[in-house]
Amino acid sequence: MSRKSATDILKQHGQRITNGRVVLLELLMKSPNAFALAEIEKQLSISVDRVTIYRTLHTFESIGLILKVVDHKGIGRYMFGHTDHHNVSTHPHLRCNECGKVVCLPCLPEEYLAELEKYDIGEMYFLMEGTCLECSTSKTEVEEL
Amino acid sequence: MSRKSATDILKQHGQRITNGRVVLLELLMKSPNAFALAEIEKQLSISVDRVTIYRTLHTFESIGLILKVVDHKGIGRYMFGHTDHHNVSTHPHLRCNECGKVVCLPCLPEEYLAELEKYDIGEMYFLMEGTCLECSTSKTEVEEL
DNA sequence: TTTATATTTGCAATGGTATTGCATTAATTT
DNA sequence: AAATTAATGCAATACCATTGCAAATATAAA
Repeated sequence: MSRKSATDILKQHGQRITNGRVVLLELLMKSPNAFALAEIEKQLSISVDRVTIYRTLHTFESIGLILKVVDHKGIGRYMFGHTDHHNVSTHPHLRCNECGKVVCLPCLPEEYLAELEKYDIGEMYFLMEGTCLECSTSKTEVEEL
Repeated sequence: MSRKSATDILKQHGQRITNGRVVLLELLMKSPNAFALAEIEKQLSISVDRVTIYRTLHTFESIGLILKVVDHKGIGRYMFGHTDHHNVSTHPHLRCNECGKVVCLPCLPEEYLAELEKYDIGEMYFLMEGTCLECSTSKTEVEEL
C-alpha cells in the first residue's frame, strides 16, 4: 500500500524515464511545498538545465501530475498533486511564508460555488500567503519563552 | 455630487500634481479595467516613461488609491479603487477575458472567513479569469442569430 | 516673484523569470 | 543493433520589473 514511485507514475503516463524527470518528480512528491524554479535548481541532486526543468514542469502540468500557481510576486510555483478536481475551484490553497508549504483550505461553500458558475471561469487563483497552523504554533511558543 | 477629480484626490493625499500623475489616475478612474503596464502605456494621452508609471503605480498603491493584482501569467495589473477593505479578504474579483473589466464577486460567507482568521493571512489572491455576465450575455445573443 | 527644497522624472543599465531554436544526446521501438 | 522518436543543453532572446543617478519640475519659503 506504499505510494507509487516516481518512475511508475511516469511510465503510467507514457513519459520517458530519464534521470532528470525522475529526480524532479521525486523532489516534488516528497514535499508539499510550492517550489519556484530557483528552489528546484538548488535542491535537485543532479544538475539539470533550467530550460529542461521548465519544459518538464510544463509536461507534468499538462498531464495533471502537478499544479502551477503564480505567487503574489508573479513567480510560478509548482506543487505535486492538488489536481484531484479538474480545476482548483473548490479547493483553495494557503502558502506558508515561514516553511513554504502549501496547505489545502476547506472547500468553498456550495452556495458560493453556485454563484461562481455563472461566470464561465477559466483560470482561478485562490492562493493566499500567510502562516500555516504548524508555524504559527511554533512561533507562539518561542515568543512565550 | 459629482465624483472628485483626479487632481483633487491627489491633493487630498499630499501628492504633487504633475501631468503624468493626473493623466494616469484619470485613466484608471474612468474604467474598471485591471490594466497591465503595456496597456497603460498605449492608452495614456501623453508620453510617460515606463519607470515613472511603475513608480507612480506603486505610490498610488501605497496610499490605497489603487489595487494591484497579479494575473495568471504573472503580470501585474492595476485597478482603481477596490480598496474599501484594508485588504481584499472579503472581496474577491473576477477579471473578464472579453472586456478586461474587473467585477467584484460577492463576499465570502462569514463562516468561511472565520476559518481563515487562523492563518494570519498577509496576501490574498482571489482573482479569477472568466467571462463577466455582460459579456456572456452578448455572446449568447450573437450565437443565437 | 524669486529662491530654496524636496519630489518627480527620464534615461541607461541591470535583474530576474520564462521561452524559443537547434544541434546533440539518450530512451524506447523494431 | 539499428531506427525512431523524445528529451536535453546551450546560446540567444523576450518580457516584466527595478535601481541609480543626474536633470527637470512642483511646491514651500523668503
